[in-house]
Amino acid sequence: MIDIDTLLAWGAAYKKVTAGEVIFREGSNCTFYHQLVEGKVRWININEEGKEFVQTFIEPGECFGEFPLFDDEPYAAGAIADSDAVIIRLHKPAFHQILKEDPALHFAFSKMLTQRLRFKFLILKELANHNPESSISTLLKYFKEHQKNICTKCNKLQLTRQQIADMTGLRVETVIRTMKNMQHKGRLQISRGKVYY
Amino acid sequence: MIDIDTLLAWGAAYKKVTAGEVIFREGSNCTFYHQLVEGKVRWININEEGKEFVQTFIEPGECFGEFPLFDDEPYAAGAIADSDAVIIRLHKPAFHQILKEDPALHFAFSKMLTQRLRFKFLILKELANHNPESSISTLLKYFKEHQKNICTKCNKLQLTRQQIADMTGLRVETVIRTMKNMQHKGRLQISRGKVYY
DNA sequence: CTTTTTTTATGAGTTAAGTCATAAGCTTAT
DNA sequence: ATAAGCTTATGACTTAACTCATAAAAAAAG
Repeated sequence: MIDIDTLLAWGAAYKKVTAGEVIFREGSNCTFYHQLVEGKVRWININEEGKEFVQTFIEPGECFGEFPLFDDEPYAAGAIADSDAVIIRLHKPAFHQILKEDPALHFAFSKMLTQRLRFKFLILKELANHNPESSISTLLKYFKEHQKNICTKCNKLQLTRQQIADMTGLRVETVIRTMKNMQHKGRLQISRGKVYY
Repeated sequence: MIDIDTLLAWGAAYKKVTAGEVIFREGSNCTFYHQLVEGKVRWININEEGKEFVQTFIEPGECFGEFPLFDDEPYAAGAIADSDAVIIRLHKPAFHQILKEDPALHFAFSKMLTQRLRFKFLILKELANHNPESSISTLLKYFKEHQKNICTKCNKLQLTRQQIADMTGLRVETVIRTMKNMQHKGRLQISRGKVYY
């Protein structure tokens, strides 16, 4: 999101995390702007039974945990390293200063926020609709678009059935069965378990 | 959200709409910043079977349909006057200019966006959890907080069971039954159909 | 103060997703 | 190359929300 050189110039520091490591917890307070440099992060809520709901998978270049930077409330979801990863962190006041001094960057930031809201609107509408097929295909469509920004040569989906389940509140079995069914109807091209597009 | 005098100074105009009137449609393009002055607006998606999913009810002072102002994509949801209402509209370029000239206002706008995202995170987590009681109580809790900003003397919930159903993707009957059950467990105070808090 | 409309209420039956158990197919590591 | 672990696959059973139907209660309109 923000240029790494700019972040470094403002005193940001790199931090290495290993797969499974908690970066911050839901409900805790925030002092940093976080941006992913390398690896993968999942931004999650955990329910009473310990089941994870994945709000988003974060890819390199994206920021995460940004709500408290604006409204001073605790984190709405926790962040966990989904793989070994490198993040870059900047202190909150410096982040505010950057936005203040660069209106174009602030606008880009607002644009990113609205795009995240857009995705939430989309997925929420689908979940409320209680139709696994349409939830899954909306998610796949989004990831197809999203993946283009990260890996231009990717032609197959980088999500497992379990990850799809974790982002839609469905069970793995339901996702597997629904996707099988979509394949039979010719709505998905699956080869050796992987979705191609 | 934005001061009405400021909006008028920048050439905004009032528009009256009657209950049920479409203000803008999901998927259409956007040329205005919209802010509600009086009445109530619902921001909705309609599924294949014609069932409405209410993303949010908009109260006076709030803006709506703001995503396309930043990313130039079509509206993610449509807006319908839930009652007779007065809205104020400002042309897109003027809106951009206001933000550019007033960094503090832009910051307040970003804060509003993150708060909306926060609510989406919250409700999405609940919907994915498939637990009507917790979906409903999360929604009620949110509205309790939210209502304080609009009507300080309100002591009862301004939402019908149908409206709760429309925001959670549940059926009216399920909402009624679940709320009855919550009352029996002493988790809700209901008197003559209305929820008090 | 009626009449009409909306909202809340409740029962009975259906259905689709969840649950649990088990196994086969791919990857990755030693 | 073999074992271990993750991912996909499939069947049988259960359950909780949906559906439909009907009615009482409350609010709004005339």
